Amino acid sequence: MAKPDAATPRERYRAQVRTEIKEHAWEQIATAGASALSLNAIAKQMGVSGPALYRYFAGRDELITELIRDAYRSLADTLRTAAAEGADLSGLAHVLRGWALEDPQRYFLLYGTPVPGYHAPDDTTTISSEIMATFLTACAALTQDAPDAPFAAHLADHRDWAGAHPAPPAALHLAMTFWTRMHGVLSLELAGHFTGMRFDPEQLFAAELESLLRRSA
Amino acid sequence: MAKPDAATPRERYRAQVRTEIKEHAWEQIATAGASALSLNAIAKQMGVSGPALYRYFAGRDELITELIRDAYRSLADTLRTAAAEGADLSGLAHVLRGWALEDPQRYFLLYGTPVPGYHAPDDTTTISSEIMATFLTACAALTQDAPDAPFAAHLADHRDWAGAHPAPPAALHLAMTFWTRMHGVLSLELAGHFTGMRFDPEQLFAAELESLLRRSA
DNA sequence: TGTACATCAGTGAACGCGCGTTCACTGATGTAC
DNA sequence: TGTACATCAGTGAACGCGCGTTCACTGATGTAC
Repeated sequence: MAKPDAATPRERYRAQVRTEIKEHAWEQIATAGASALSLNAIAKQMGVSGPALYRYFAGRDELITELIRDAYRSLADTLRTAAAEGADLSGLAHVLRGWALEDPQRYFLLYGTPVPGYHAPDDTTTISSEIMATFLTACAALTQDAPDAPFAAHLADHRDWAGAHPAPPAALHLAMTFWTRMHGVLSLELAGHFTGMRFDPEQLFAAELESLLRRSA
Repeated sequence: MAKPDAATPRERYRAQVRTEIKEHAWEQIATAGASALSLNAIAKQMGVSGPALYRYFAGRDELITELIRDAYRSLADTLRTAAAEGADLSGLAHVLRGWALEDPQRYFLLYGTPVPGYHAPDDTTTISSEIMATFLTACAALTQDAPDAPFAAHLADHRDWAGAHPAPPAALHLAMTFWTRMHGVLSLELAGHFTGMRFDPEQLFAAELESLLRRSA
Protein backbone atom coordinates (compact mmCIF):
# COMPACT_ATOMS: atom_id res chain seq x y z
CA MET A 1 0.00 0.00 0.00
CA ALA A 2 3.06 2.28 -0.18
CA LYS A 3 2.89 5.02 -2.76
CA PRO A 4 -0.27 4.00 -4.60
CA ASP A 5 0.18 7.01 -6.84
CA ALA A 6 3.44 5.59 -8.06
CA ALA A 7 1.52 2.85 -9.83
CA THR A 8 1.85 3.08 -13.57
CA PRO A 9 -1.29 3.01 -15.71
CA ARG A 10 -0.44 -0.55 -16.67
CA GLU A 11 -0.18 -1.59 -13.07
CA ARG A 12 -3.47 0.08 -12.31
CA TYR A 13 -5.07 -1.71 -15.22
CA ARG A 14 -3.64 -5.05 -14.13
CA ALA A 15 -4.98 -4.60 -10.62
CA GLN A 16 -8.38 -3.65 -11.95
CA VAL A 17 -8.65 -6.67 -14.20
CA ARG A 18 -7.50 -8.93 -11.39
CA THR A 19 -10.30 -7.72 -9.15
CA GLU A 20 -12.74 -8.02 -12.02
CA ILE A 21 -11.73 -11.66 -12.45
CA LYS A 22 -12.22 -12.25 -8.75
CA GLU A 23 -15.64 -10.67 -8.85
CA HIS A 24 -16.75 -13.03 -11.55
CA ALA A 25 -15.20 -15.88 -9.59
CA TRP A 26 -17.28 -14.98 -6.54
CA GLU A 27 -20.41 -14.84 -8.63
CA GLN A 28 -19.66 -18.30 -9.92
CA ILE A 29 -18.94 -19.64 -6.44
CA ALA A 30 -22.18 -18.18 -5.13
CA THR A 31 -24.05 -19.80 -7.99
CA ALA A 32 -22.52 -23.24 -8.24
CA GLY A 33 -20.13 -23.65 -5.35
CA ALA A 34 -16.39 -23.43 -5.17
CA SER A 35 -15.76 -26.84 -6.67
CA ALA A 36 -17.37 -25.71 -9.90
CA LEU A 37 -15.12 -22.69 -10.31
CA SER A 38 -13.61 -22.66 -13.79
CA LEU A 39 -11.15 -20.28 -15.41
CA ASN A 40 -12.62 -20.84 -18.84
CA ALA A 41 -16.11 -20.09 -17.60
CA ILE A 42 -14.91 -16.86 -16.02
CA ALA A 43 -13.17 -15.88 -19.25
CA LYS A 44 -16.29 -16.55 -21.26
CA GLN A 45 -18.34 -14.48 -18.83
CA MET A 46 -15.88 -11.63 -19.25
CA GLY A 47 -16.01 -11.87 -23.03
CA VAL A 48 -12.37 -12.78 -23.25
CA SER A 49 -10.47 -15.86 -24.35
CA GLY A 50 -9.46 -18.47 -21.79
CA PRO A 51 -5.69 -18.13 -21.89
CA ALA A 52 -5.99 -14.38 -21.33
CA LEU A 53 -6.50 -15.00 -17.62
CA TYR A 54 -3.06 -16.52 -17.32
CA ARG A 55 -1.67 -13.01 -17.58
CA TYR A 56 -3.24 -12.38 -14.18
CA PHE A 57 -3.17 -15.68 -12.32
CA ALA A 58 -0.72 -18.54 -12.63
CA GLY A 59 -3.63 -20.95 -12.66
CA ARG A 60 -6.80 -22.07 -11.02
CA ASP A 61 -5.15 -22.92 -7.72
CA GLU A 62 -3.63 -19.50 -7.34
CA LEU A 63 -6.97 -17.86 -7.98
CA ILE A 64 -8.73 -19.98 -5.37
CA THR A 65 -5.95 -19.38 -2.87
CA GLU A 66 -6.30 -15.66 -3.38
CA LEU A 67 -10.05 -15.84 -2.98
CA ILE A 68 -9.62 -17.63 0.33
CA ARG A 69 -7.11 -15.05 1.45
CA ASP A 70 -9.43 -12.22 0.46
CA ALA A 71 -12.34 -13.83 2.28
CA TYR A 72 -10.32 -14.17 5.48
CA ARG A 73 -9.15 -10.60 5.14
CA SER A 74 -12.69 -9.38 4.59
CA LEU A 75 -13.96 -11.14 7.69
CA ALA A 76 -11.02 -10.09 9.83
CA ASP A 77 -11.33 -6.46 8.74
CA THR A 78 -15.08 -6.41 9.23
CA LEU A 79 -14.74 -7.72 12.76
CA ARG A 80 -11.80 -5.52 13.65
CA THR A 81 -13.60 -2.42 12.41
CA ALA A 82 -16.70 -3.30 14.40
CA ALA A 83 -14.60 -3.86 17.52
CA ALA A 84 -12.83 -0.55 16.98
CA GLU A 85 -16.22 1.12 16.81
CA GLY A 86 -17.08 -0.26 20.19
CA ALA A 87 -18.87 -3.51 19.43
CA ASP A 88 -18.86 -5.97 22.31
CA LEU A 89 -19.03 -9.76 21.94
CA SER A 90 -22.70 -9.61 21.16
CA GLY A 91 -22.07 -6.99 18.52
CA LEU A 92 -19.31 -9.09 16.99
CA ALA A 93 -21.67 -12.05 16.87
CA HIS A 94 -24.16 -10.14 14.80
CA VAL A 95 -21.44 -8.76 12.56
CA LEU A 96 -20.24 -12.30 12.00
CA ARG A 97 -23.73 -13.48 11.19
CA GLY A 98 -24.28 -10.60 8.80
CA TRP A 99 -21.03 -11.33 7.03
CA ALA A 100 -21.95 -14.99 6.67
CA LEU A 101 -25.47 -14.36 5.38
CA GLU A 102 -24.10 -11.86 2.88
CA ASP A 103 -22.51 -14.68 0.92
CA PRO A 104 -22.98 -18.17 2.37
CA GLN A 105 -20.64 -19.82 -0.10
CA ARG A 106 -17.90 -17.40 0.91
CA TYR A 107 -18.40 -18.47 4.52
CA PHE A 108 -18.25 -22.11 3.47
CA LEU A 109 -15.08 -21.49 1.52
CA LEU A 110 -13.43 -20.71 4.85
CA TYR A 111 -15.30 -22.93 7.29
CA GLY A 112 -17.08 -25.53 5.18
CA THR A 113 -16.19 -28.97 3.93
CA PRO A 114 -12.46 -29.20 3.35
CA VAL A 115 -11.22 -30.79 0.16
CA PRO A 116 -9.01 -33.64 1.42
CA GLY A 117 -5.87 -32.78 -0.51
CA TYR A 118 -5.80 -29.00 -0.28
CA HIS A 119 -3.85 -27.05 2.34
CA ALA A 120 -4.51 -23.38 2.87
CA PRO A 121 -1.52 -21.03 2.50
CA ASP A 122 0.36 -20.13 5.65
CA ASP A 123 -0.65 -16.50 5.86
CA THR A 124 -4.30 -17.42 6.25
CA THR A 125 -3.52 -18.82 9.67
CA THR A 126 -2.13 -15.41 10.52
CA ILE A 127 -5.37 -13.76 9.54
CA SER A 128 -7.25 -16.50 11.32
CA SER A 129 -5.54 -15.73 14.59
CA GLU A 130 -6.20 -12.05 14.01
CA ILE A 131 -9.87 -12.98 14.02
CA MET A 132 -9.43 -15.02 17.18
CA ALA A 133 -7.61 -12.09 18.77
CA THR A 134 -10.59 -9.85 18.12
CA PHE A 135 -12.86 -12.40 19.75
CA LEU A 136 -10.45 -12.80 22.64
CA THR A 137 -10.38 -9.12 23.44
CA ALA A 138 -14.16 -8.97 23.49
CA CYS A 139 -14.26 -12.08 25.65
CA ALA A 140 -11.68 -10.80 28.10
CA ALA A 141 -13.88 -7.76 28.65
CA LEU A 142 -16.66 -10.05 29.85
CA THR A 143 -14.91 -12.59 32.04
CA GLN A 144 -14.06 -10.85 35.23
CA ASP A 145 -13.89 -13.64 37.73
CA ALA A 146 -15.50 -16.63 36.12
CA PRO A 147 -14.67 -19.93 37.76
CA ASP A 148 -12.26 -21.88 35.61
CA ALA A 149 -13.87 -24.94 34.13
CA PRO A 150 -11.69 -28.03 33.43
CA PHE A 151 -11.49 -27.14 29.77
CA ALA A 152 -10.40 -23.59 30.58
CA ALA A 153 -7.53 -25.10 32.53
CA HIS A 154 -6.68 -27.28 29.57
CA LEU A 155 -6.68 -24.25 27.31
CA ALA A 156 -4.46 -22.38 29.73
CA ASP A 157 -1.88 -25.07 29.02
CA HIS A 158 -2.42 -24.94 25.27
CA ARG A 159 -2.76 -21.33 24.37
CA ASP A 160 -0.41 -21.09 21.40
CA TRP A 161 -3.32 -20.13 19.17
CA ALA A 162 -3.92 -17.05 21.31
CA GLY A 163 -0.48 -15.73 20.49
CA ALA A 164 0.65 -13.08 22.93
CA HIS A 165 -2.89 -12.12 23.84
CA PRO A 166 -3.14 -11.52 27.60
CA ALA A 167 -6.56 -13.15 27.93
CA PRO A 168 -7.19 -15.17 31.09
CA PRO A 169 -8.13 -18.86 30.79
CA ALA A 170 -11.81 -18.11 31.18
CA ALA A 171 -11.61 -15.77 28.21
CA LEU A 172 -9.86 -18.41 26.12
CA HIS A 173 -12.64 -20.80 26.97
CA LEU A 174 -15.32 -18.27 26.20
CA ALA A 175 -13.77 -17.36 22.85
CA MET A 176 -13.54 -21.00 21.84
CA THR A 177 -17.10 -21.66 22.87
CA PHE A 178 -18.23 -18.51 21.13
CA TRP A 179 -16.63 -19.63 17.92
CA THR A 180 -17.98 -23.16 17.89
CA ARG A 181 -21.49 -22.25 19.00
CA MET A 182 -21.89 -19.45 16.50
CA HIS A 183 -20.48 -21.65 13.78
CA GLY A 184 -22.77 -24.49 14.79
CA VAL A 185 -25.90 -22.42 14.29
CA LEU A 186 -24.62 -20.49 11.30
CA SER A 187 -23.35 -23.41 9.25
CA LEU A 188 -26.53 -25.42 9.71
CA GLU A 189 -28.60 -22.35 8.90
CA LEU A 190 -26.61 -21.48 5.78
CA ALA A 191 -26.70 -25.09 4.63
CA GLY A 192 -30.47 -24.94 4.78
CA HIS A 193 -30.94 -27.55 7.48
CA PHE A 194 -33.48 -25.39 9.27
CA THR A 195 -35.64 -24.59 6.29
CA GLY A 196 -37.89 -27.59 6.73
CA MET A 197 -38.43 -26.79 10.38
CA ARG A 198 -40.44 -23.64 10.76
CA PHE A 199 -38.71 -21.75 13.52
CA ASP A 200 -36.68 -18.58 13.09
CA PRO A 201 -32.93 -19.30 12.89
CA GLU A 202 -32.13 -15.82 14.15
CA GLN A 203 -33.88 -16.55 17.42
CA LEU A 204 -31.83 -19.69 17.83
CA PHE A 205 -28.71 -17.69 17.13
CA ALA A 206 -29.77 -15.08 19.66
CA ALA A 207 -30.55 -17.75 22.24
CA GLU A 208 -27.14 -19.35 21.83
CA LEU A 209 -25.46 -15.98 22.10
CA GLU A 210 -27.52 -15.27 25.20
CA SER A 211 -26.36 -18.50 26.78
CA LEU A 212 -22.76 -17.40 26.37
CA LEU A 213 -23.25 -13.96 27.86
CA ARG A 214 -25.19 -15.37 30.78
CA ARG A 215 -22.48 -17.89 31.56
CA SER A 216 -19.73 -15.31 31.63
CA ALA A 217 -21.65 -12.66 33.61
CA MET B 1 -36.82 -56.90 3.76
CA ALA B 2 -39.71 -59.33 3.20
CA LYS B 3 -38.65 -62.82 2.14
CA PRO B 4 -34.97 -62.27 1.51
CA ASP B 5 -34.73 -65.96 0.66
CA ALA B 6 -37.05 -65.40 -2.27
CA ALA B 7 -34.32 -63.37 -3.98
CA THR B 8 -33.06 -65.04 -7.12
CA PRO B 9 -29.32 -65.55 -7.59
CA ARG B 10 -29.36 -62.74 -10.11
CA GLU B 11 -31.03 -60.40 -7.65
CA ARG B 12 -28.51 -61.35 -5.01
CA TYR B 13 -25.71 -60.70 -7.43
CA ARG B 14 -27.13 -57.34 -8.42
CA ALA B 15 -27.42 -56.29 -4.81
CA GLN B 16 -23.89 -57.39 -4.11
CA VAL B 17 -22.43 -55.46 -7.02
CA ARG B 18 -24.44 -52.39 -6.06
CA THR B 19 -22.96 -52.40 -2.59
CA GLU B 20 -19.51 -53.02 -4.05
CA ILE B 21 -19.92 -49.95 -6.22
CA LYS B 22 -20.98 -47.95 -3.21
CA GLU B 23 -17.99 -49.11 -1.22
CA HIS B 24 -15.64 -47.87 -3.89
CA ALA B 25 -17.61 -44.65 -4.05
CA TRP B 26 -17.09 -44.10 -0.32
CA GLU B 27 -13.40 -44.76 -0.67
CA GLN B 28 -13.24 -42.17 -3.39
CA ILE B 29 -15.22 -39.65 -1.35
CA ALA B 30 -12.99 -40.19 1.65
CA THR B 31 -9.95 -39.64 -0.54
CA ALA B 32 -10.92 -36.71 -2.73
CA GLY B 33 -14.27 -35.43 -1.51
CA ALA B 34 -17.75 -35.90 -2.83
CA SER B 35 -17.41 -33.41 -5.66
CA ALA B 36 -14.68 -35.54 -7.20
CA LEU B 37 -16.80 -38.68 -7.30
CA SER B 38 -16.70 -40.18 -10.80
CA LEU B 39 -18.45 -43.21 -12.25
CA ASN B 40 -15.63 -43.89 -14.66
CA ALA B 41 -13.07 -43.79 -11.89
CA ILE B 42 -15.10 -46.26 -9.85
CA ALA B 43 -15.41 -48.56 -12.84
CA LYS B 44 -11.68 -48.44 -13.44
CA GLN B 45 -11.03 -49.22 -9.81
CA MET B 46 -13.33 -52.22 -10.06
CA GLY B 47 -11.62 -53.44 -13.21
CA VAL B 48 -14.73 -53.01 -15.27
CA SER B 49 -15.72 -50.79 -18.16
CA GLY B 50 -17.45 -47.48 -17.47
CA PRO B 51 -20.84 -48.15 -19.00
CA ALA B 52 -21.17 -51.36 -16.96
CA LEU B 53 -22.20 -49.32 -13.94
CA TYR B 54 -25.29 -48.11 -15.72
CA ARG B 55 -26.77 -51.56 -15.15
CA TYR B 56 -26.82 -50.67 -11.46
CA PHE B 57 -27.36 -46.94 -11.26
CA ALA B 58 -29.20 -44.65 -13.63
CA GLY B 59 -26.34 -42.19 -13.39
CA ARG B 60 -24.05 -40.27 -11.14
CA ASP B 61 -26.85 -38.35 -9.45
CA GLU B 62 -28.71 -41.49 -8.46
CA LEU B 63 -25.56 -42.93 -6.95
CA ILE B 64 -24.88 -39.83 -4.88
CA THR B 65 -28.48 -39.66 -3.77
CA GLU B 66 -28.30 -43.24 -2.61
CA LEU B 67 -25.04 -42.59 -0.76
CA ILE B 68 -26.67 -39.71 1.07
CA ARG B 69 -29.64 -41.87 1.93
CA ASP B 70 -27.37 -44.64 3.19
CA ALA B 71 -25.35 -42.22 5.28
CA TYR B 72 -28.49 -40.84 6.93
CA ARG B 73 -29.73 -44.35 7.54
CA SER B 74 -26.42 -45.38 9.03
CA LEU B 75 -26.40 -42.45 11.45
CA ALA B 76 -30.05 -42.86 12.39
CA ASP B 77 -29.64 -46.59 13.01
CA THR B 78 -26.46 -46.12 14.99
CA LEU B 79 -28.13 -43.59 17.27
CA ARG B 80 -31.36 -45.53 17.59
CA THR B 81 -29.48 -48.68 18.53
CA ALA B 82 -27.44 -46.83 21.12
CA ALA B 83 -30.59 -45.32 22.59
CA ALA B 84 -32.26 -48.72 22.68
CA GLU B 85 -29.29 -50.03 24.60
CA GLY B 86 -29.80 -47.37 27.23
CA ALA B 87 -27.57 -44.52 26.07
CA ASP B 88 -28.57 -41.16 27.49
CA LEU B 89 -27.93 -37.81 25.82
CA SER B 90 -24.30 -37.91 26.79
CA GLY B 91 -23.98 -41.39 25.34
CA LEU B 92 -25.64 -40.29 22.12
CA ALA B 93 -23.20 -37.42 21.87
CA HIS B 94 -20.25 -39.75 21.95
CA VAL B 95 -21.89 -42.12 19.50
CA LEU B 96 -22.44 -39.19 17.18
CA ARG B 97 -18.84 -38.10 17.53
CA GLY B 98 -17.59 -41.62 16.89
CA TRP B 99 -19.71 -41.92 13.80
CA ALA B 100 -18.42 -38.61 12.49
CA LEU B 101 -14.76 -39.38 13.13
CA GLU B 102 -15.15 -42.76 11.47
CA ASP B 103 -15.53 -41.06 8.11
CA PRO B 104 -15.38 -37.26 8.14
CA GLN B 105 -16.35 -36.90 4.51
CA ARG B 106 -19.46 -38.98 5.11
CA TYR B 107 -20.41 -36.55 7.88
CA PHE B 108 -19.79 -33.63 5.55
CA LEU B 109 -21.88 -35.24 2.85
CA LEU B 110 -24.84 -34.81 5.20
CA TYR B 111 -23.99 -31.66 7.13
CA GLY B 112 -21.26 -29.93 5.14
CA THR B 113 -21.24 -27.33 2.43
CA PRO B 114 -24.34 -27.67 0.29
CA VAL B 115 -23.97 -27.56 -3.47
CA PRO B 116 -26.25 -24.65 -4.46
CA GLY B 117 -28.35 -26.46 -7.03
CA TYR B 118 -28.86 -29.84 -5.43
CA HIS B 119 -31.86 -30.78 -3.32
CA ALA B 120 -31.84 -33.88 -1.17
CA PRO B 121 -34.57 -36.45 -1.84
CA ASP B 122 -37.70 -36.23 0.31
CA ASP B 123 -37.19 -39.40 2.28
CA THR B 124 -33.98 -38.10 3.80
CA THR B 125 -35.98 -35.55 5.76
CA THR B 126 -37.90 -38.50 7.17
CA ILE B 127 -34.70 -40.11 8.38
CA SER B 128 -33.50 -36.75 9.57
CA SER B 129 -36.51 -36.35 11.83
CA GLU B 130 -35.98 -39.89 13.04
CA ILE B 131 -32.59 -38.71 14.24
CA MET B 132 -34.12 -35.67 15.87
CA ALA B 133 -36.70 -37.90 17.54
CA THR B 134 -33.93 -39.96 19.11
CA PHE B 135 -32.35 -36.79 20.42
CA LEU B 136 -35.70 -35.50 21.63
CA THR B 137 -36.42 -38.59 23.68
CA ALA B 138 -33.05 -38.38 25.37
CA CYS B 139 -33.58 -34.67 25.98
CA ALA B 140 -37.06 -35.15 27.41
CA ALA B 141 -35.57 -37.53 29.96
CA LEU B 142 -33.37 -34.71 31.23
CA THR B 143 -35.65 -31.69 31.28
CA GLN B 144 -37.92 -32.15 34.22
CA ASP B 145 -38.90 -28.64 35.13
CA ALA B 146 -36.50 -26.38 33.31
CA PRO B 147 -37.64 -22.78 33.08
CA ASP B 148 -38.75 -21.99 29.54
CA ALA B 149 -36.38 -19.62 27.83
CA PRO B 150 -37.76 -17.25 25.18
CA PHE B 151 -36.50 -19.49 22.41
CA ALA B 152 -38.13 -22.54 23.98
CA ALA B 153 -41.41 -20.66 23.81
CA HIS B 154 -40.74 -19.86 20.17
CA LEU B 155 -40.05 -23.52 19.47
CA ALA B 156 -43.24 -24.51 21.23
CA ASP B 157 -45.04 -22.53 18.54
CA HIS B 158 -42.98 -24.06 15.75
CA ARG B 159 -42.64 -27.69 16.56
CA ASP B 160 -43.52 -29.25 13.22
CA TRP B 161 -40.04 -30.72 12.97
CA ALA B 162 -40.67 -32.68 16.18
CA GLY B 163 -43.55 -34.50 14.56
CA ALA B 164 -45.84 -36.12 17.12
CA HIS B 165 -43.11 -36.34 19.71
CA PRO B 166 -44.51 -35.41 23.14
CA ALA B 167 -41.41 -33.49 24.21
CA PRO B 168 -41.99 -30.37 26.30
CA PRO B 169 -40.69 -27.00 25.03
CA ALA B 170 -37.57 -27.21 27.18
CA ALA B 171 -36.71 -30.53 25.55
CA LEU B 172 -37.20 -29.07 22.09
CA HIS B 173 -34.83 -26.30 23.03
CA LEU B 174 -32.30 -28.69 24.52
CA ALA B 175 -32.37 -30.94 21.45
CA MET B 176 -31.85 -28.02 19.12
CA THR B 177 -29.00 -26.69 21.20
CA PHE B 178 -27.52 -30.15 21.46
CA TRP B 179 -27.51 -30.52 17.72
CA THR B 180 -25.99 -27.15 16.89
CA ARG B 181 -23.35 -27.26 19.63
CA MET B 182 -22.18 -30.74 18.82
CA HIS B 183 -22.13 -29.88 15.15
CA GLY B 184 -20.23 -26.69 15.84
CA VAL B 185 -17.39 -28.50 17.53
CA LEU B 186 -17.46 -31.55 15.28
CA SER B 187 -17.50 -29.76 11.96
CA LEU B 188 -14.63 -27.47 12.88
CA GLU B 189 -12.68 -30.40 14.26
CA LEU B 190 -13.26 -32.58 11.19
CA ALA B 191 -12.39 -29.71 8.90
CA GLY B 192 -9.06 -29.45 10.66
CA HIS B 193 -9.52 -25.97 12.07
CA PHE B 194 -8.18 -27.05 15.44
CA THR B 195 -5.04 -28.75 14.20
CA GLY B 196 -2.94 -25.61 14.33
CA MET B 197 -4.03 -24.88 17.86
CA ARG B 198 -2.66 -27.44 20.22
CA PHE B 199 -5.55 -28.28 22.51
CA ASP B 200 -7.48 -31.54 22.54
CA PRO B 201 -10.72 -31.29 20.53
CA GLU B 202 -12.28 -34.07 22.55
CA GLN B 203 -12.01 -31.99 25.69
CA LEU B 204 -13.76 -29.13 23.97
CA PHE B 205 -16.46 -31.53 22.85
CA ALA B 206 -16.79 -32.85 26.39
CA ALA B 207 -16.93 -29.33 27.81
CA GLU B 208 -19.70 -28.33 25.43
CA LEU B 209 -21.62 -31.47 26.24
CA GLU B 210 -21.14 -30.75 29.93
CA SER B 211 -22.55 -27.26 29.51
CA LEU B 212 -25.74 -28.75 28.07
CA LEU B 213 -26.22 -31.28 30.84
CA ARG B 214 -25.58 -28.68 33.52
CA ARG B 215 -28.12 -26.32 32.06
CA SER B 216 -30.87 -28.89 31.95
CA ALA B 217 -30.24 -30.40 35.38
C1' DT C 1 -31.83 -84.72 -18.93
C1' DG C 2 -31.65 -82.04 -22.96
C1' DT C 3 -32.79 -78.56 -26.01
C1' DA C 4 -34.75 -73.65 -27.37
C1' DC C 5 -35.36 -69.41 -25.87
C1' DA C 6 -35.24 -65.19 -23.07
C1' DT C 7 -32.90 -62.46 -19.92
C1' DC C 8 -29.34 -59.62 -18.73
C1' DA C 9 -24.26 -58.39 -17.36
C1' DG C 10 -20.59 -56.47 -19.48
C1' DT C 11 -17.82 -54.69 -23.70
C1' DG C 12 -15.90 -51.37 -26.87
C1' DA C 13 -16.60 -47.69 -29.76
C1' DA C 14 -18.30 -43.36 -30.07
C1' DC C 15 -20.33 -38.57 -28.99
C1' DG C 16 -19.94 -34.15 -27.18
C1' DC C 17 -18.39 -31.57 -23.66
C1' DG C 18 -15.55 -28.60 -20.73
C1' DC C 19 -11.60 -28.51 -18.32
C1' DG C 20 -6.55 -26.61 -17.37
C1' DT C 21 -2.82 -25.28 -19.68
C1' DT C 22 1.09 -24.28 -23.56
C1' DC C 23 2.52 -21.86 -27.36
C1' DA C 24 3.60 -18.87 -31.18
C1' DC C 25 1.49 -14.90 -32.79
C1' DT C 26 -0.60 -9.98 -33.46
C1' DG C 27 -1.41 -5.54 -32.17
C1' DA C 28 -1.74 -1.94 -29.01
C1' DT C 29 0.46 0.73 -25.33
C1' DG C 30 4.16 2.80 -23.14
C1' DT C 31 9.34 4.32 -23.09
C1' DA C 32 13.78 6.32 -24.72
C1' DC C 33 16.21 9.08 -27.55
C1' DT D 1 7.28 16.44 -31.55
C1' DG D 2 8.59 12.39 -33.95
C1' DT D 3 10.65 8.10 -34.60
C1' DA D 4 12.58 3.26 -32.97
C1' DC D 5 12.14 0.01 -29.81
C1' DA D 6 10.51 -2.77 -25.86
C1' DT D 7 6.82 -4.28 -23.18
C1' DC D 8 2.86 -6.73 -22.58
C1' DA D 9 -2.41 -7.78 -23.11
C1' DG D 10 -5.00 -10.74 -25.62
C1' DT D 11 -5.89 -14.26 -29.53
C1' DG D 12 -6.60 -18.70 -31.67
C1' DA D 13 -5.07 -23.12 -32.31
C1' DA D 14 -3.79 -27.07 -30.17
C1' DC D 15 -2.86 -30.87 -26.57
C1' DG D 16 -4.33 -34.26 -23.54
C1' DC D 17 -7.48 -35.39 -20.32
C1' DG D 18 -11.52 -37.26 -17.96
C1' DC D 19 -16.12 -36.74 -17.60
C1' DG D 20 -21.24 -38.57 -18.22
C1' DT D 21 -23.75 -41.04 -21.19
C1' DT D 22 -25.76 -43.79 -25.59
C1' DC D 23 -25.67 -47.61 -28.39
C1' DA D 24 -25.30 -51.91 -30.81
C1' DC D 25 -23.09 -55.99 -29.71
C1' DT D 26 -21.37 -60.58 -27.46
C1' DG D 27 -21.57 -64.10 -24.34
C1' DA D 28 -22.95 -66.13 -20.20
C1' DT D 29 -26.73 -67.34 -17.08
C1' DG D 30 -31.16 -68.68 -16.00
C1' DT D 31 -36.01 -70.49 -17.52
C1' DA D 32 -39.55 -73.31 -19.91
C1' DC D 33 -40.84 -77.15 -22.15
